[in-house]
Amino acid sequence: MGVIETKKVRARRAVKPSAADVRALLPLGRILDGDCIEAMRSLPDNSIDCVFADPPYNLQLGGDLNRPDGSEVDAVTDHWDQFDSFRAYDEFTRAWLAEARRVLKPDGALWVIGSYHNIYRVGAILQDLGFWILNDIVWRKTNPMPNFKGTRFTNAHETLIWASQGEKARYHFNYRAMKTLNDELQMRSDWVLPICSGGERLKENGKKAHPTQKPEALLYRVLLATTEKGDVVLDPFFGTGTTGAVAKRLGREWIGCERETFYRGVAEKRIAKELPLDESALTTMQAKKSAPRVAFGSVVETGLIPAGSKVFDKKRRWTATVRADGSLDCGGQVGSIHGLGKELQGAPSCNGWTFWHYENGGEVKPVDAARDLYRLASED
Amino acid sequence: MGVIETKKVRARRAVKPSAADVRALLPLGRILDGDCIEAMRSLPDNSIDCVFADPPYNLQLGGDLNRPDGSEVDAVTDHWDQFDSFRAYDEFTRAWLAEARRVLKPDGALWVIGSYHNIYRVGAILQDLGFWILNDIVWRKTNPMPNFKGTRFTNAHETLIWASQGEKARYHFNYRAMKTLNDELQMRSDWVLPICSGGERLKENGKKAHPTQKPEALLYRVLLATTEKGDVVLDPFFGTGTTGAVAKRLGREWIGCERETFYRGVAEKRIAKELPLDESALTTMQAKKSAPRVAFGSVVETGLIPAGSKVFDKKRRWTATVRADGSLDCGGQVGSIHGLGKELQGAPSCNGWTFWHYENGGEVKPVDAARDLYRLASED
DNA sequence: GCCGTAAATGAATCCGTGA
DNA sequence: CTCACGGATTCATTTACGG
Repeated sequence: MGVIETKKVRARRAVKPSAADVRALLPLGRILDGDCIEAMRSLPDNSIDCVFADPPYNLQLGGDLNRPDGSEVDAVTDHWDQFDSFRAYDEFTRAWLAEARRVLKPDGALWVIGSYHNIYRVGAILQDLGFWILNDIVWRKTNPMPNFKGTRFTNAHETLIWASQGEKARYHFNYRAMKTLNDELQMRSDWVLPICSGGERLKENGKKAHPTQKPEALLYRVLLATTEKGDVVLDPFFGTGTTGAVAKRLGREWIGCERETFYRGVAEKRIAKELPLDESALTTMQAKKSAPRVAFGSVVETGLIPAGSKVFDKKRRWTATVRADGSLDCGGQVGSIHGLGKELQGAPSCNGWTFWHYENGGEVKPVDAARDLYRLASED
Repeated sequence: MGVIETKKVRARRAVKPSAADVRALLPLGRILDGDCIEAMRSLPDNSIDCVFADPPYNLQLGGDLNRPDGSEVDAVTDHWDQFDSFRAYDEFTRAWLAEARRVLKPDGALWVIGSYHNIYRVGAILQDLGFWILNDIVWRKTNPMPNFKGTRFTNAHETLIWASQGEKARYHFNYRAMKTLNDELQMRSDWVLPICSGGERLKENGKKAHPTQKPEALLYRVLLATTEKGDVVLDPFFGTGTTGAVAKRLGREWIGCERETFYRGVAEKRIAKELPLDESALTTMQAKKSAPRVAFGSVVETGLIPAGSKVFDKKRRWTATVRADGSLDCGGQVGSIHGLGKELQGAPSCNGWTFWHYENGGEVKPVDAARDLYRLASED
């Protein structure tokens, strides 16, 4: 930054409050009344970590369709025109997605769930707005409703789109937690989960409280995968509050928008009963990269792999001498554990921690094992 | 229809040739050279029963990608997949979909396959053009490429859209054949199939002939579900001709468009080798049967025991022909592997999996062995 | 030829941080 | 903004090869 402050720079500084200031303005743990586009307008820019949205699917639910200017769309008649209806739905979609984009932090994430009736429109529009699709996820229902007439395939899935603010955005993904959740295999883009039923299904006077209540397992996976403890999750179509309930359980903050008084009441009661998981239950498997960084030099320094000892690759094609500063020497070729491994193999890159091995008590181990020991020893 | 003929009515009649006349104009069993939009322009209106399209996905790849072992991923960087912008891709999509709509019969069907990179744009545009989505189908890959950097979910599926010409169109769906193929359960919108590899994958000079060859089992299910014997199937992005090969095998007529001379050559060679299944194998279940559940259809579909092959009991008292939907035909007597075995023996029940045998490399095995192979191949 | 191990490969929008 | 560099990261399946 230069010494001279232009008006522009001052202005930018003036309107950009700190993250803590912005957070203090947020109505955490509250369900905002009214149309979600209006409600989101009351939230500050760049303040939300994750938006999860379950917008209306059905083009014939005209009551859900409002133009950005607030006027109602008259789409539902027996001879409603399909193209007018799509246009109205697109306008509505563009409006709420634009607001979601504004309130999302630059590294925040958007999730939308839909079916073939609406998801292609939603997906195209969010791409047009600049969102960058990271994955689409298929929720494969174990117990879908059959196609009673036998005229089509059983519609046994719904689609979720996961998107960042843009191609370069540094979105959040708890890779390790997902892999652990999936029995030590990478979590795939198809999720097999039952529909919401039984005790989980909210009822009022014996009737289901909401026609499209989502299973908590679905939100659980979404929030565990792409948010951190303490993150703020916004659900513009809150309904009976599945997003809020799971967010609270997982130690995330939440904000909802819902214009139906009945649903707000059901959701508030529901979330009040929810208890957050305790700290230890919330702890997930951490990626190595988020563990404290350890230089190979430290491992040498502490004598776990002393200077002067030999390291070698698994097949013993190369052997190198450890030098006092943590660099390696292989017949005159010198470099870091990573750089030298890369050079010797002629590879595009090399993780020296797993490439090089050392002998300890007659046992051959990757030098990564020594790093683990170092981390254990320096943990307080 | 009124009695008075307006000019308009006469004109319409004059340019509307009979179905047989139109069909006579079609280049059946030929691959049209050049751009698919141009090529489709040479086809008459309302002449095609089914369009299957595997358009470019418009992948927007960054630099090189290396596996953890250092090897390089062979990416799809072909010129035909490059577009300058979403706008350019949309224009292209609108153009070919409009031509497809024109050549399709009023009750014809459209299938398009894609990934999250392009499918939302394709889906929205085809809705804008008036197509009516009947289902979206998820092809869940048993063996997708992993996400090597651990940055996202493993992209383990692709999406197919099945659409009719409009809401009121009387499209074709072989419900019973699908149900038979799926263990006497309604066929769902998620299909579990392996990617195309091994002997099915076409190679030239030891290298894969086409970067995105689709598995035949996928086309098999598409064509069996939504076309009849003798129907005309058009594939505007013919590539190495999977659609043509499966169409020929299933007794459907086909037309392809392909602008790459190399792909056309590979496809022609491939389809020439293909043999149509015989009449009995092609006859699918028409009548509802009260047979026990059978998963035999999957074994047939994947080619472990291909339609048209013979199965027999251990003592070779009876021999039956396997039909496309997984039912058996023994001299006109037809049924599931269990039901027919029971009938022939006059037994109170029969486990078809152990009763029927097939020959594989000179070895006789119970068909249960093929089911084991299928399970291995499809995980679950 | 058979068996066990190693190498190859598939529509992929595939790193993060600090200077 | 770029550049440098530390270092994190893979599943199912087929084919090739060595003994």
